[in-house]
Amino acid sequence: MQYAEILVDVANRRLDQIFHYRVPQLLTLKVGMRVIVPLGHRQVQGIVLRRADVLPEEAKEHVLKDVLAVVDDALAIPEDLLNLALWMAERTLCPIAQSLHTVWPLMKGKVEEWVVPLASKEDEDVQTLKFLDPEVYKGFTVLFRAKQKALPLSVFLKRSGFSQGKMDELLNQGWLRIESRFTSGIPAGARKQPPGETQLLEAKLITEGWKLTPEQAEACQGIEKALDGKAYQTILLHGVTGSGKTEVYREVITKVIAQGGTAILLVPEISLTSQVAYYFQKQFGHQVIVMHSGLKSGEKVKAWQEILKGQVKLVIGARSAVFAPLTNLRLIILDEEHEGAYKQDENPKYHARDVARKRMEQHQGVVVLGSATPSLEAYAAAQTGQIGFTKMEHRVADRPLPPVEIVDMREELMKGNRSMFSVALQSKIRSRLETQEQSMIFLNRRGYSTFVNCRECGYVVRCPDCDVALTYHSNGQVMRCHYCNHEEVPPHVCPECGSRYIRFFGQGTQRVEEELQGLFPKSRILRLDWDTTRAPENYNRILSTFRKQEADILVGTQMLAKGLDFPNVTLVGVIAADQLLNMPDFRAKERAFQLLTQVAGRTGRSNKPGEVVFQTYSPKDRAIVLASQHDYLHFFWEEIKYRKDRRYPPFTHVIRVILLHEKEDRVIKAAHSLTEFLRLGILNNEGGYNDLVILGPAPAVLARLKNKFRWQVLVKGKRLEPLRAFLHQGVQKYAQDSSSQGVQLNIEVDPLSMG
DNA sequence: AGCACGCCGACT
DNA sequence: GTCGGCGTGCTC
Repeated sequence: MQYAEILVDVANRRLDQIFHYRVPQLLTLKVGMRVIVPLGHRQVQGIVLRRADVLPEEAKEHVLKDVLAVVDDALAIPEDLLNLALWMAERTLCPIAQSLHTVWPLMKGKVEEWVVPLASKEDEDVQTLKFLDPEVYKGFTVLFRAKQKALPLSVFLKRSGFSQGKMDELLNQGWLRIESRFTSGIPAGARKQPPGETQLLEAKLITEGWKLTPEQAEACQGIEKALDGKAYQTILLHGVTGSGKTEVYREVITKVIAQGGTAILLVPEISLTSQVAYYFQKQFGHQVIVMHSGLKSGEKVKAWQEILKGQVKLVIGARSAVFAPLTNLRLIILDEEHEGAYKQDENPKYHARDVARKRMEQHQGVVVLGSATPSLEAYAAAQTGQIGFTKMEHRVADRPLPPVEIVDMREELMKGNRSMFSVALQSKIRSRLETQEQSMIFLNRRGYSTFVNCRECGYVVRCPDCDVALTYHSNGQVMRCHYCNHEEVPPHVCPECGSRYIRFFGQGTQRVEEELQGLFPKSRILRLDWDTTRAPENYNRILSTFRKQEADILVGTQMLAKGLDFPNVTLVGVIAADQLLNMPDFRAKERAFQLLTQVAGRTGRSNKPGEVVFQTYSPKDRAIVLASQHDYLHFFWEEIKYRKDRRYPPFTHVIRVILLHEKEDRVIKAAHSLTEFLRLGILNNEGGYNDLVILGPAPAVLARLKNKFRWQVLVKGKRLEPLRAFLHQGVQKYAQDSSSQGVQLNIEVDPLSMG
């Protein structure tokens, strides 16, 4: 008898284990194949992990069932990607099923009970039912109306209104039959559609740079040497804004492809893929494919199939493209490596950097991390020699980095200027309008005002489902929750004390736009933020309008900071540089420095020199001062010392578990139970986890979100692997306990922010 | 996760 | 009396 080890496709921690099944003679199973297996009282998808001739001891106590079928026409997961999925589940502490779906999106599908009629519409018996039992006849009509002349049981019950009793009656009388059917989640004919035309519009025009600068040439040599080494390596490419990192990428990718290899180029945002793709398609044509989560499922499947056919040599995309099933993969590049978007904020909460490293370890290839402002983790790793390092300190054509003026807004206030714009910034904008050059104004907060508040009693309007203040939006004149999108009309009188002194406080991009328009009535202003780019085509439309110089000023949130290149922009203004610093988070300074440096880097990118203004209430702050001097090195050493003194990452690792439920008592009980299991783990001390600290349980920073209460438990430790293994054990035990029933678990390894 | 079983209130 | 609400337990 043949046996198979199966991973079942059910996203639940209790089922995160190997299940054993017997393999009937008729079926030939291979590792990575999709199969249908019985599980409890239903049938589910599964993946063949291994075949075995002998059953392990622990499996013998079960009565084994048979594998029912192989999912036909489905491709088996390549073994390297199967291993990658297992590794990722372990690494991010998420259920294996979720990890599998992320690595192998072709796995969509489920087994369902379907109701099938046992007579046709024209049957006399059915026709007589019309009079004898109109209710049953109605059931038939519901089925006959359906496209496939049959319906999933749950849908049928809803549409017909039949109860379980009525259902049994019909089944017994032989009118209907129930059968299990497998529905593939992949649309039958994956639609044929080349990458959208709009994607090509917003392309960067390349007029220069075909000859490498000496720094670029040196960076290329370093990477190429690593590629020739045929062993895994990561290299950090630290190049100031405008130093031409893309050129380096192009050069090394060309080399990889020439040698018969393939590569992946990751960019932080979907919106940036089209710019970059255009640049590379000019050289590599159809060997390039764009991939990201914004593709419709049909397009995604098509892209996947194209890659599997072996025609594709280069995949360009956002985070999820790191899983592209290329063969002969030699190189993965992460552009703007420091960007938070590389970490997925739903399960599996992976960081593309880690996945890239794992894949290149599997294939003895090279990872390149490119940035002007590397993450502290990456730069520290380069300093200690764990990863390679190469740098580019000069912009192309020896253009200078733009001078930055720091304006103290307290002084502005003392001088009687109560507007959002300092005198200096106003006059610089005015002169740009006169010379027909362009400006970018940055404020990292969308909406009009950040909270609505009663001056009499201090009441602040909050979201009913989340623990946050609502933001007022001037378009539509509503208050909106930035976490769950709940909307409300602002009150005229205070709901608490009845006072009419309701005022709007704090500033967002809508307010910036409005006030600018007031100051410069003739100027043409565009806004780039989450609200104006809700429809995906708007992003490119706004940018191409700005590029064609049909607008003078572009106001926006951090979307402005990412990789944009407009030759005519000679002024960048940051409205409130401090606001970035005041986040309750040890990474706030790092993020502020990165964002300020990146925004400043958007100007002076052509032969016209650029200028930058940082407005702030804390002009002495080190992140602000050092960003104004474009001094990454000093910032790194100051910040790394602070992290070391306070024992923050990268010197320690943190795993955060958030527990969620609608009922507060259930969460509290579960959180305590989990903490108990973890403390027991330390007491038993089998893995030698003596440097671990458990903090909590305590209400999470956002104690309520989307109508769910949130409690958290933090575990800190010096080394990541033992910490992860410790949590895995603890969570596994907790998941078997009844207190965990129904309470959602949200686990994050090394979270980027504590909010 | 889903599905069954078992125990309670409230209705044709 | 039965229908259906949800706590509890189980899945090779």
